[in-house]
Amino acid sequence: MKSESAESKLSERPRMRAVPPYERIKLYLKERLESGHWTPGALMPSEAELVTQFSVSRMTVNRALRELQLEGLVDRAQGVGTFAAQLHRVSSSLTIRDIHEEVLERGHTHHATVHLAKAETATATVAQRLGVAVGATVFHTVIVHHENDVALQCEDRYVNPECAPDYLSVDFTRMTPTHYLLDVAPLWEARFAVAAGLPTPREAKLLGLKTTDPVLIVSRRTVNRGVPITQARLVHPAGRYQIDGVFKP
Amino acid sequence: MKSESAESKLSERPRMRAVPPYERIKLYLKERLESGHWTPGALMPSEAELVTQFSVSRMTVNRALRELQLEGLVDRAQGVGTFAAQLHRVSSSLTIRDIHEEVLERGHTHHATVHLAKAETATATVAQRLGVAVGATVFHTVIVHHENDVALQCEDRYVNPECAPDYLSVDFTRMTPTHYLLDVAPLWEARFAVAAGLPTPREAKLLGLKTTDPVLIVSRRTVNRGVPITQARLVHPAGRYQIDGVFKP
DNA sequence: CAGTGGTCTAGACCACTGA
DNA sequence: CAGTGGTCTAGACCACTGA
Repeated sequence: MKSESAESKLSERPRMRAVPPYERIKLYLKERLESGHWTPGALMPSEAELVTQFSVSRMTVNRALRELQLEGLVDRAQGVGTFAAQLHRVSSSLTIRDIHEEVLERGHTHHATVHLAKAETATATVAQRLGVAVGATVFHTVIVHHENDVALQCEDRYVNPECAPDYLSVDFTRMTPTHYLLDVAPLWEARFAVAAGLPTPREAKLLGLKTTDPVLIVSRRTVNRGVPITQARLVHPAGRYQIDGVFKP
Repeated sequence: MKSESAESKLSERPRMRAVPPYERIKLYLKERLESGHWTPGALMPSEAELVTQFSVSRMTVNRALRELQLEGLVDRAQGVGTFAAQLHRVSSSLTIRDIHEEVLERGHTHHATVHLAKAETATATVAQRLGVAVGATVFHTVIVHHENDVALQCEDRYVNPECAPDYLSVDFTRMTPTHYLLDVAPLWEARFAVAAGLPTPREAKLLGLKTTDPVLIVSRRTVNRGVPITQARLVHPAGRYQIDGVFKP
């Protein structure tokens, strides 16, 4: 171990911090997991064994194993041991971005047209989704987002006025509802569903589609501290939009 | 701290482990972030300050802050401090599951019909996706998955024979390709795209649809240690399937 | 009972940033 | 320079599981 670190200091460029021990232990275990040395469910070395093997303190080994557990690579059980994780459920990471930022990042121009922005009385469906009384006032906006002047998304959104009383005074040609609501309610929780379907006649017209053209629909409901903030239906022409994701173990 | 823990032991039910200090510090910081006490970019207390405030050692505070950093709630910079994170990119967690497990979990029955399972020579497109030579042998399966005898997914899949030489000998009415491939190649990385579209005539026939019925299409490409394993096109009737996800800060 | 992981302590040395 | 976070040590006490 000591000769190794002396050697690596010579071969590394200055200012390049050496890989810390907990990271090296993680890499070692990841490699052996990847090579199939421990098949799913197999018992892996205990903390004590790794302490001896790497000549480090238990806290360092514990950090390595705890992080592998957070990454879903190992399962740990007090009093039992550490096991190679079953990887039969594949949970992927998917990014749903503010459409303005997304379009700009592709080097394209974004602009939005506002087709509706007003206060309405809540129907039963909307009231239930936003957790308000039927007939209560809610804000309703319909905005079409364009990428390089091509309609990319029709955003039909209801907002709980209690969470964003000034919502209707925002200039949505300059700031997207998503961006504004993130400013108003900094931390929140969202549930969403992605589905295929057909546009409503109005959506078809706004997006320049026929009502028989397939669309990708993202429905999103956002909650802050248990209080529903907003419900959105985001409709995208099938050929012009897809959601990309990566899964890494 | 000592009187607090004695008190909590009395009020808690036996076997209920007390919330450990690092968790209590995380909860405290999360609450204040949620309440807007620190707006995005704001300087948060240093480790030393939290050590004093909570009467714990620095390692405990460090763990709390490190985990908040991993969760994306704070940004930390050596020599500078800890800051409330900018939450303007919303990355959601989305689970793509083995369809067999997914259907069973809903309490329904799953069965698969195999419509094609053979070795083929790779076309240019397939060769490029699987990283093999044009004309090399690849495995090709077309399987329809049913939930309670209703067609739910048409799975059109190419497999690199080097990664799964016995692929064609698997009984896919008993084990899904996804499940088998996870056994063969325990750790892997996947990229996927979710889009809406129309089925091919063959897919329409297999799923009992018209070619004008919209479908939800998941394309997935899986790589193990840099070697492409498999490429799949998963086609779902629009009304029968959606992908759900949650975003939690 | 011996072995496991969960957590904490009270120190330490270091690299880094900004005044 | 004082203050920050990044990391490690060598111990400790505990709850838990299975023989």
